[in-house]
Amino acid sequence: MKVAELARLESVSADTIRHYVRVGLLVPEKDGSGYHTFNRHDVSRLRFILHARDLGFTLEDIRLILDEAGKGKSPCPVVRELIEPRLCEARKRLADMQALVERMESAVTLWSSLPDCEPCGDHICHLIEGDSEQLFDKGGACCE
Amino acid sequence: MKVAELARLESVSADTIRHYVRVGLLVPEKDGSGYHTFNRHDVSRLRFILHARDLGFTLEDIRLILDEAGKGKSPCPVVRELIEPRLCEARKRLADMQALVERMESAVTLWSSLPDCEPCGDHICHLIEGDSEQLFDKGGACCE
DNA sequence: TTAAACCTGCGAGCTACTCACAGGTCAAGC
DNA sequence: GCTTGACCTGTGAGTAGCTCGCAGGTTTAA
Ligand SMILES: [Zn+2]
Ligand SMILES: [Zn+2]
Ligand SMILES: [Zn+2]
Ligand SMILES: [Zn+2]
Repeated sequence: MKVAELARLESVSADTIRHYVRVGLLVPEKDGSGYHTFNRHDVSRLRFILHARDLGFTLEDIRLILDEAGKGKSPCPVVRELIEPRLCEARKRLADMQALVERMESAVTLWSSLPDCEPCGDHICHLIEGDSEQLFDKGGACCE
Repeated sequence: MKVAELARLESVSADTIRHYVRVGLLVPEKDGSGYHTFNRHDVSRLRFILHARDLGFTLEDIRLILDEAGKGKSPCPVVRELIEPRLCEARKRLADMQALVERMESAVTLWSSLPDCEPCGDHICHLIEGDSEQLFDKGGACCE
């Protein structure tokens, strides 16, 4: 099986597979003309990688897990250890994204009631710089 | 004012400022010994960049906004245009993060009631590969 | 005056791909 | 046998937004 066929089979891009080969997560054989050929072990290895990726593990995490399993050991302890920090990071990023979306939404709401600002020497854009103070502070343009 | 002082003043890393200089968002002068020196226009420009960044604009967006303002035009129309796709992307990423955190949390919950798996030839880690089917499907290890 | 502390710009590296590209492979048609 | 064209290949470079390492310059206290 060559790259494109495997990509279709697992619904990922051929580039993604080539990337995994390049970083050593997949180690397919090479045929006579230098192309990578994947056997069924490579297929299940890829399936594992994708599954782990969808659980939030980094490719480096996945490499560690695969290494552990490759040594004949149970990778479960490593898996349980690794997911903790990933979960913390994911929660943090989620909170950050939530705050960002809220900031953006209230900006858009606020801006809809504000006119375009005229260029002045001191400011670049009152929408962005003024944020909310402009609406409640003086009720008008800041520098006129 | 040199990089480190400006960084302290605006509570960002010196590397961040150097990055903005490198990509041309900040254009400070150079003093005799080749160091960048920032005047008060550079300070307010940086303040603007940070504010826009915190509203979800990309550095490329910010460049466009600054260019527009630099031509003496009102950047507001560009700002209003640019925030729309950024808000969509942010909402999408928020939803993705939410789904990811939920997947991770239910995995951790599920795993807490599962034993470590013993290595077998067909699987790498039952925790990751089994996901939930393992718990409800057969109630035991899949390949024994 | 010299030693240490601090600061500088610049190159490279980070994640997880994605894209561009020159060239290889292969079946159909003449 | 030969050519055309579609399809596929690996490799190098590029993406965002920093962050780190480093060799060396500047400043200050002893
Ligand atoms: Zn404006
Ligand atoms: Zn103004
Ligand atoms: Zn396991
Ligand atoms: Zn098994």
